[in-house]
Amino acid sequence: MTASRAPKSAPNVELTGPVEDYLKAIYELERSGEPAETNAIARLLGIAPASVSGMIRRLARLGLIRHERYHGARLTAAGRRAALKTLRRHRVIEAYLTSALGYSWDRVHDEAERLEHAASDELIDRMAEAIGEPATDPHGAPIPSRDGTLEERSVVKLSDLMPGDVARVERVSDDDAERLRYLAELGIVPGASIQVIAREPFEGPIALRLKDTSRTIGTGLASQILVAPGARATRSRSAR
Amino acid sequence: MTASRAPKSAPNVELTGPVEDYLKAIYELERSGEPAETNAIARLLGIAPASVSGMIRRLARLGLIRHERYHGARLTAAGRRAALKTLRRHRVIEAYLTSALGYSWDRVHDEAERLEHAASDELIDRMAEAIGEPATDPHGAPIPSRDGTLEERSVVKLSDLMPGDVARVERVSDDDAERLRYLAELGIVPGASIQVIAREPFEGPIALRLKDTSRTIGTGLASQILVAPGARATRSRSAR
DNA sequence: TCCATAAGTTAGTCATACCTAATTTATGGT
DNA sequence: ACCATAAATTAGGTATGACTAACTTATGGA
Repeated sequence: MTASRAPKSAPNVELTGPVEDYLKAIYELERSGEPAETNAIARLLGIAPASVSGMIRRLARLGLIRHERYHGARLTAAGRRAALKTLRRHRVIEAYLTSALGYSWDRVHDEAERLEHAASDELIDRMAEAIGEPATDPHGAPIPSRDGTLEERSVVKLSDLMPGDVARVERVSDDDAERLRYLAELGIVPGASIQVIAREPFEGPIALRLKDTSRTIGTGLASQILVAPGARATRSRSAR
Repeated sequence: MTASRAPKSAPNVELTGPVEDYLKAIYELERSGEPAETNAIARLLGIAPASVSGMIRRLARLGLIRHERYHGARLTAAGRRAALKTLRRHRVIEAYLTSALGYSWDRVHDEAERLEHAASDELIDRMAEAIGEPATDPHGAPIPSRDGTLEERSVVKLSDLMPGDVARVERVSDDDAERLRYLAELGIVPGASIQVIAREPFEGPIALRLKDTSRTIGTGLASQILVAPGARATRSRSAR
């Protein structure tokens, strides 16, 4: 089912950097199940909503997304393939920079953001091989395979856990260097075990037990931390 | 003498990829001593001369070149600085790809051509450090230092040598993969010793003695090979 | 049911960087 | 001194991808 029809969904046309960025953003937003909304894409990419409208038309014309006016965008198979390819580049580069060149995890995102549009498939594969084909990037995000498949592990937001719940940190957002430095200081890194001690209502602070210490963080920060639930876990959505 | 006057010669403004490519091309062409001509730049970059005229106006406005209409372009100090920075990126990347990731010397140019516009200074410095701060790239081209200085070694074209001359291969052109594969096959790589056995008039073939073998190459190819003259060397320009 | 507000789109503009076609300038040979 | 030719430039056009301002559509609360 590859390159069967010529007219639609270009199989190997070079995409521009901005197009790859849009596809990544739409992929990210679509993970919730809902189509990616114009304003959400604009916010994520830091551009004006009007600019997104224009690009959405272009992406639809290229067969990379489906789009119903006023009702958001969804990736097509071709669009998803391109998004996963870019995600793989991004995450392999992040992993390589930390493993092979001594970067700290808070400095790799910006570098990868630029290199992901310039690196060839061969370079990415060589990088991945050189560091032992890691399954995730330094922030715990899974790396799509060479052939474009990705199994997203089932995770919940730390902010959705209830007091008593135990969990393992799976993944943290990678796009804010300062946040990453703070999390590292707290010991909230992929693989760390945590337990929710208490949480205050109305988006209040969440008290956590870490390996040796106890810390309290805000709900906003906790929603950027994805965990694999352990004992007495709950996936209740009513925790607001 | 850094960032003294604000109005001219922007010290740290981000340059676009194409601008960096033009500066590299002008730097290369200016090595002959003559200003870089519009048509020569166009040929080197594979674009139309009319496009070069437009860009030359922009580069002059940016304070990166001086330009007298109909009389070619010369880099300013700021332009030369930017060109050397890009050259450093290009050559460090080429060296890193061969030393650290197993690339062959004929495959690094295209990759570097794209990465050089995306890599940060920090990345370049880390790459250089990781492979022991090499003085040249895999094709023998000198790598500008961190602070933007470059000593070009004194070299002559292999095509300028006369029969009997002995020389050491210093550097070969890096931009044609097929040529590089052929040169590797011949054993014409930086560091190799060669002696000119004979040469035919009117741009005729040049007979060479290499380590164990003898080979004959054309003048066109020989002009892409720079050598450090040894015994009985001549720098006669009349060798045409 | 209506309508205020939020979300999305259109219209019009700009900068970059390329193109082809037409024109202008420079230069060397007679 | 002239002029044919090569080199360079200008004129006008295209695509990408961003912007602001103005307008349209969708939606939920009274």
